[in-house]
Amino acid sequence: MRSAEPLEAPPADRTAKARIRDAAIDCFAEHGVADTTARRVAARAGVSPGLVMHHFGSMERLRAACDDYVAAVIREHKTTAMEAGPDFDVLAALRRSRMGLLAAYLAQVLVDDSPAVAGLVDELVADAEAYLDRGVASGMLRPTTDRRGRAAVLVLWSLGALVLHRHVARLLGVDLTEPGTGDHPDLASYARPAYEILSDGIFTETFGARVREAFAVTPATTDRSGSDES
Amino acid sequence: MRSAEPLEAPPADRTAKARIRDAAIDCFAEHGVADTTARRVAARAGVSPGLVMHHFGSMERLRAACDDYVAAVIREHKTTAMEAGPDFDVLAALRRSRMGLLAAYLAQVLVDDSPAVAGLVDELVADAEAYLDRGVASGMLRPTTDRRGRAAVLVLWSLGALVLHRHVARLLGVDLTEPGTGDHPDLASYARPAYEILSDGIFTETFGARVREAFAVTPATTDRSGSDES
DNA sequence: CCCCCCGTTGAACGAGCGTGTAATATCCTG
DNA sequence: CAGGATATTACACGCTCGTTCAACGGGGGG
Repeated sequence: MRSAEPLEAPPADRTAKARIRDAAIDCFAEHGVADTTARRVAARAGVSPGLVMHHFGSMERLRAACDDYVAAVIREHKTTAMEAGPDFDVLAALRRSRMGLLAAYLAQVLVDDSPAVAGLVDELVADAEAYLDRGVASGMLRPTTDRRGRAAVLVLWSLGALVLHRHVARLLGVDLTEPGTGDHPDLASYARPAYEILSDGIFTETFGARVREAFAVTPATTDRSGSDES
Repeated sequence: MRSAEPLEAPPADRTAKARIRDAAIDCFAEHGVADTTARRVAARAGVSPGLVMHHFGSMERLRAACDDYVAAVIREHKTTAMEAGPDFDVLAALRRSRMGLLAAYLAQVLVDDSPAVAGLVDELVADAEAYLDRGVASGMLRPTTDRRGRAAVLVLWSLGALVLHRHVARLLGVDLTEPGTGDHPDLASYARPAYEILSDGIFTETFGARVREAFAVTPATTDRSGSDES
């Protein structure tokens, strides 16, 4: 509502408020929310520490302003990408557009509950559900009884991998927060197993039927799903 | 190496060092690592703030001691569970045993890189790879060309859902960090879509073949995998 | 010309933090 | 009971943090 400023401005000379906001996003993405001080934000923005409080009142409101701004930018990219073609892979969509900085910011703020981030995740799930419906209609994706649940799980798995990007980098050698690696060959070390699971699953026909049966018969008692007393 | 103390002790009277460690784990799990102060740990343990530093030297070493302890407990539970039967689902294994507190602790410390946690995740991936191999040998799971990659992705997705437990709770109504809900019916709202994906995948036969082909032909250029210019 | 306004500065304050250090309580051993 | 080691406390130091506030400077209207 209050973000009447243009979302994409030249990086050179802008209003000090925008420079402070961008510097705060940088600091949040790099050092985390807790280890970002007002003085560090001011130093990176090239202003005095007092100006940060003059424009945003408090660090909490600065954090909220950054959340709102990042959510707005991602929403804008989502809507433009939505016209290009459907997509349910949040990670791929985030990395295809070169906004790795926002990915790093998301990886930091997804863990603590902010209203703006929660709303953004809800929208990502809703969008994914629409994408999945389109995929089902066009015959690319299998139908499911729990459309929203499937969309939520897929989005949460993607965002979870983004949050755990340090472990992904150590285990698979690909940094999901780096922007320019959209065509990097190492991305396949994560994407190939992921898409293989999304394509074929991991269960064989017979065992998959057993699992499906266990969930279908008694959805209330799920403790016998993994291994039955063996 | 230095944890010669028994891992499971009566909760009533124990050495103050163990009480401080447990209180620190509680605080880390509840308020996060950054917002946990030595004075708060001391207050919860019922001791003076100075005793915390006397036993652990610094907050950083207290954090490391908690990491080592939690990793040791999880390792012990893993080994005992390994004899019972194979399992590749980290979340299910964590919740089946009633150590939801450790799950909440993990959800907080998985985001920042600690050596102990990194080693634990590596072991979880290695264990999952062994479990998956057993499942393939027994005909329950499909074989794959990238055994380690599949294990890593499955573990990372599970742990990612654990880290994002607040979003999971808001979207699906199940708190993955609560201990006693192993047989709670709401767990199915996460587990059923997840196991459906792991069972059937989400792609149809024809589209899954196209995706598989895209990864098999040119593993170096992956930008054409999701949507080819459409 | 003066004056006021707005963006901006830098110093200062109070609180809370981690961390040392000296003093005190507690307990086991002879 | 004595005595020393150990467990535990109380307290102070220095630091950094968020936040406040008085002052400054330059540009546009009276």
